[in-house]
Amino acid sequence: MGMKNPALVTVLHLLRTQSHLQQRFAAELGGVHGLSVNELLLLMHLDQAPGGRLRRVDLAQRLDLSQSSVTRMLAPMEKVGWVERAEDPRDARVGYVVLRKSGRRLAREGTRTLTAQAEALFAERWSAQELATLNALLGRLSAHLPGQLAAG
Amino acid sequence: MGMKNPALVTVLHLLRTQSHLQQRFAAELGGVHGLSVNELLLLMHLDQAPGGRLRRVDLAQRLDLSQSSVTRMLAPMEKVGWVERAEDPRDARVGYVVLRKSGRRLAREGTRTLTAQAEALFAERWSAQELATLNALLGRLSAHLPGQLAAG
DNA sequence: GGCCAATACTTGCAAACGCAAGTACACGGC
DNA sequence: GCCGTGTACTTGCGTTTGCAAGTATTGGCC
Repeated sequence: MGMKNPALVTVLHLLRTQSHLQQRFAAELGGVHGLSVNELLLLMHLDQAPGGRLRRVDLAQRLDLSQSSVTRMLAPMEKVGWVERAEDPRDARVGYVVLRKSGRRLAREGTRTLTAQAEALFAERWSAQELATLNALLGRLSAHLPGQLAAG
Repeated sequence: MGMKNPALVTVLHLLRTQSHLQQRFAAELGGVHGLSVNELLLLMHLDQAPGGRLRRVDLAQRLDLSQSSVTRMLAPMEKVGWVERAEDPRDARVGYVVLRKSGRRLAREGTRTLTAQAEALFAERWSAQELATLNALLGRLSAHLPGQLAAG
């Protein structure tokens, strides 16, 4: 077992942790609300946006997805009425996505179950202090990245 | 802007950070070696395994992938000779994956470029102390998960 | 020794995604 | 006021992935 670079090891931990968490959260969210993780994140971003509305490009950037993925994710969500389209009177290119009542409700409920999952993750063997430290360091790591969810 | 749960915020940072890093590393590794991140991780696991050999199930567990994904990832890698199959004399069900010389070389080279990327990530505004702390906390978070790469 | 549950792997199928090309529109320079 | 460049979005196509079903094999139990 060779000595490994600390930066490398950290990155490996990050990659592993994420793929595991992604699976756990997806299973729970799917089971309870029929939502994928990305769908919930999309709703959460809309919920936080002023007027519950956002352009598709901005959603893509915040979700770290391509524009085409956003387009395709939205189609079924419009169909079931979580979300609706709106035009921009000044620029006919843009299509706003606006959150409807049922979508807003889903966003809140989904956030609650995601929060519960997150808390369960840290419930054992983690002090509030340690969690805060991890939070701060991760926040720093992603600080210069575009489109994060408001933190407070 | 409601007060947000610290555990939730931490998890959101984790998800975002990962999806961003995944893309960066994928671009670099693909460009330099023609490897995907998962392919490199697979080679790295083999490189660390005694005899450079591992069962497919164990690879799947370590990579946090399904068995079918591992099966399909390996096909082209066998074709180009990074890896070869071996049978277990005691159990005809298992198919070992064994690393060949070119695969071992690729694993080492890929690890070097991934290490460089990882170091670049932390090069600015990160002290060795902070990196060590982040590393320890992430390590704890994934500690009870199966199949991590040996830490050195 | 025959049967049944569990294990290792493969394959068919569908979902989620990115890239590149296509369409529609905006905006600035001339 | 037209034209070229850039932006917002959509669509076609290929890749990666998981799930579920299928095959082969092992091992325990009677």
